[in-house]
Amino acid sequence: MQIIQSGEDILLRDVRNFDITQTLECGQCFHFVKLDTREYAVVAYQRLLHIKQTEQEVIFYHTTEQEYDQIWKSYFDLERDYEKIQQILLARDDRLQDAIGKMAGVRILQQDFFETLISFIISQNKQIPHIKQIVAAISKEYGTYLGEMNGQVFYAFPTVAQLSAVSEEQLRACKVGFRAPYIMDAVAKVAEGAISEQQLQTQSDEVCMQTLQQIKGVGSKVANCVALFGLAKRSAFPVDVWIKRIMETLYFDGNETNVSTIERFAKEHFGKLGGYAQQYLFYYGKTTGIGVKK
DNA sequence: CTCCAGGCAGTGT
DNA sequence: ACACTGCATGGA
Repeated sequence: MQIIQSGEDILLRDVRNFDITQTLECGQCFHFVKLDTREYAVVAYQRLLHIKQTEQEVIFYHTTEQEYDQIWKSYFDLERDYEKIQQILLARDDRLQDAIGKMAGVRILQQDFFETLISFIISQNKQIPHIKQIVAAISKEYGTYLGEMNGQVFYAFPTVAQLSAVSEEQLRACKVGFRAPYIMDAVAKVAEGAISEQQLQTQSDEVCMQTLQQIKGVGSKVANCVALFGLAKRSAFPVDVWIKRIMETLYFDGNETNVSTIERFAKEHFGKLGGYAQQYLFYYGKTTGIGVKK
């Protein structure tokens, strides 16, 4: 991969296994707006990014090399060898052939821990467009103004300090519904240090899951999403309704299988690469509607 | 109109 | 251990 400074922009050439549309639209993040084909406004780490992918290159508009190095390189996980990850997974399991073949451009984002925690608490029992609306509303009300792009105004997701000052009623005004007390509990635990990213990073996968689930509104699925997307624990394997259907179809002969059984199977079968397998399967299954009853 | 969504907590066996 | 239910809100 080549990194080129071109005027005020950063250009990447010869980037393999990266597709901006697949990476953003696969359901792992909620804070972005599509501007055009393969062109997006992305909000992360208190910054607003204008990014576009063409045949030959990825363009980070108005971005310094320092900002690329410090923020976006790791956010988009561009340093990692996904060729190798895909090869290992395929050698282990040819049932992943279609999913990896079609979704080879998905990269697992390294998102901010706190934003990921709150976002996936919101995600329960909601569709992705709704989650995006709520994240945008909370950011607009309580986050820092970042600027405008194509006539749209963008705000950062609020920091722990900013959300700490928000009441349950104010959250409800952002349409979070019954999740309001869950968010209050999560913010309180992070603010007072009962839950900290550092602590979670040092814990084993099992203990990390248990710690996260001390938060009201955080169960196995949300904890796995936070671990995978917000703590870079790539062994995490979130099992939601989609993955449940897909796994039952591909690995359990179409039989009804409970979530904990699927979790155990994934841990044993995919090991450290569970998170990658999960994303390929999730996005592929959702796109093709695999196992969905009509 | 009814049904359901990247689930979870609470309650009942 | 497991099954069942209510939950805010908005879109199909």
